[in-house]
Amino acid sequence: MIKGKDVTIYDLATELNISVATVSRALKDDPVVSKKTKKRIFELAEKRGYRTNHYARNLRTQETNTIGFMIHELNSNFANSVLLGVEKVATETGYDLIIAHSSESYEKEVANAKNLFNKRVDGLIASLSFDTKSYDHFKLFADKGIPVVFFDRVEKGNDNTVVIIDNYKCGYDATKHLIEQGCKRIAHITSNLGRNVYSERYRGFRDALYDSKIDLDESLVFVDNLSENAGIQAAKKILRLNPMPDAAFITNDFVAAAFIKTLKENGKKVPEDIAVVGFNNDAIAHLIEPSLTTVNYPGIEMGEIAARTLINHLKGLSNIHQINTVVINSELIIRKSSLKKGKL
Amino acid sequence: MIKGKDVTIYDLATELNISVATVSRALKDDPVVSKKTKKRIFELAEKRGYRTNHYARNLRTQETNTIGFMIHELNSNFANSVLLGVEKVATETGYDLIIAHSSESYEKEVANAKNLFNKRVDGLIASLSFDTKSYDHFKLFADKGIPVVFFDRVEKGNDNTVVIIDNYKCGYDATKHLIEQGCKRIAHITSNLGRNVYSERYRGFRDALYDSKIDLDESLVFVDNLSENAGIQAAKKILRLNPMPDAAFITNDFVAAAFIKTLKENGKKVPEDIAVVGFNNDAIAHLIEPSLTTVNYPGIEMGEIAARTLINHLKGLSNIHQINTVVINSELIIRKSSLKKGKL
DNA sequence: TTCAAAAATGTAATCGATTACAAAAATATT
DNA sequence: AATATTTTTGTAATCGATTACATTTTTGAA
Repeated sequence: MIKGKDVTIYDLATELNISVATVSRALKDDPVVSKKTKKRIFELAEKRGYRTNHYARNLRTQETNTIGFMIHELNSNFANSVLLGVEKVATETGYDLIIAHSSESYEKEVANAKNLFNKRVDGLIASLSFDTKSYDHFKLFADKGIPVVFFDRVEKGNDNTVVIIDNYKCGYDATKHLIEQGCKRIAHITSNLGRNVYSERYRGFRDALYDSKIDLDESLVFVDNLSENAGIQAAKKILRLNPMPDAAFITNDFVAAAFIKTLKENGKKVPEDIAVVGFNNDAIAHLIEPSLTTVNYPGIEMGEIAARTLINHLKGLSNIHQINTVVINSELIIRKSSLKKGKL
Repeated sequence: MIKGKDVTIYDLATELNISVATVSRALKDDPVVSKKTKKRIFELAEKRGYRTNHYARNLRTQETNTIGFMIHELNSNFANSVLLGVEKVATETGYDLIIAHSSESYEKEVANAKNLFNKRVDGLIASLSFDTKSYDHFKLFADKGIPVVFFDRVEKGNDNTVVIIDNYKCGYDATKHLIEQGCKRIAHITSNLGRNVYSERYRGFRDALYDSKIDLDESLVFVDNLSENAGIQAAKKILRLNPMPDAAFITNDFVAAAFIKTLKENGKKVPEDIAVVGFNNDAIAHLIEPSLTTVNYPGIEMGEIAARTLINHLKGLSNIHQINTVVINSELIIRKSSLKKGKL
């Protein structure tokens, strides 16, 4: 093959002395075209290195075969896992993916939504940014009938399709586990309680305490931004408390790792002095010392399911408007950081 | 706005009673259109919610404004950093990104190349898979004059543009550092020596030993797949050696973390019994105990530079064929895992 | 005022595939 | 053999933007 013009269906039609309509149909494997003609066309297409011009096709059909993926950030294990899952399904089903991340900024999220809208994605998979307050930027899609699936960080209380884990249950189970280990003063290090994921985990935390007749001490709830530094700062604050909490439920493994590291540097022992449960089951969880009890958060599955739900809708195999919520399984993985009683 | 047909330049032209040519030119901010007319057009476009149909434009201009990103995997910190950098530049310059990862499989890499070629990317950014042996799949691009920039894992010895770090120097410096700490029997845990990144680091390792008049013991070079399990297995093998090596230079932080963990579980002390240097400066490096000496590997910059080089070429601002190699700064970050002499 | 040059706008072909509708060819029915 | 059906193929409009070339309008110099 040499630099130069691409082969089009016109070239094929001319060479075979048939019409472009027949070529077009054959290439789509339309049953209306006779086997014999199809064979000739496929062979020549192969021989000439024909490739579909998606731009011409999409212009004509008004479908882009592209889905947008909006995520709050791209540098965590979780975010990547979801992307991996979405990418897998998109590839399998022949969809392209346009990825946009907002770095947790509401303004960027709005800009990304506009951009994806202008790029005419057929559908959207989205997780909200840290401080997203308004959802007007998704109205564009709704108005044009472009389906949107939210995952993880979702907009509550309307009829969007959402793919989530049971954050309430995770929070409840994690806290209950700590209580069962004999902990009574449990700190909670988390993030923006306006976001469903954190508010639900907090509710679970609170209810688990309540059910065990432990009073909730609001001063042990730390709301920050889930950076490593947040873990260090929280540890420093806790070190100053007297008595110190005997456990911490932290909604992020990296924060938990930094938290534990800081405590250890200050002579505290985990889990003896303070038991810790993280969240996400990042790879780091089983590599630090002590290994970290955490909640397994199946990003890949979440991505796969979100993508499959969206694409099935696009292909007319199911209707997204009939699906409100998909809850993915998640589980507490118990490791050393929380085992005061030394089991395991 | 209501569901329904999109606004086109024809609609705008009709409503303003001017020609589509003028509308088209105005929207591109062509200086040939008078200010007055432009203003009217922009205002109406805004009012009617006009959005460019990229498919029509690309069909006509034969440019897709899309670049392909081929990477060997997507679940490491490094891969993500590069993606982040590429994404940043692509977004800034108005390019779309199609991402394809091969899971380290040569076959998938070939399929991905074909797919991106068929999607008619304007250019390509690529890192090779683990076992890629042939480069024929990149010929497609060369033949059509589609520019390709390789990064990190690159094809050696031809005239492609590559963006890399100085792997030789990194290997040399890491090893020299261990020697300076008094180590004499240094193990090297790495991967496929057919890949430039590993062969170069190995060369640096070897030369550093040579320059310090230490004989290279080939039995201390472990080639595996850089999985966590590889780290565990290497540790087990090393534990059986007598005498044990007094240091290990490992070309991946996760492997190093698993390696250290296994050693500690078997009663060995790091760095006292064995000093360890990793590679990549993944977040895990400073969170494990002891914190890990490693080579900082600036993924984001690598991505940014690769993207900028490619896009500048596409925009005619520079010529990729004049650039052969871009070497990014990298550096050894010394932490506790290698400090036998207890400095720092 | 007249005319040349410059500025602004318009006409119409083009990119490559899809598809409604029309027409021809192949096959079946009487 | 004549006609009806079914199968296969063809014609031509269409999607929405770009742009070479043509035309009109404006500006300014003589």
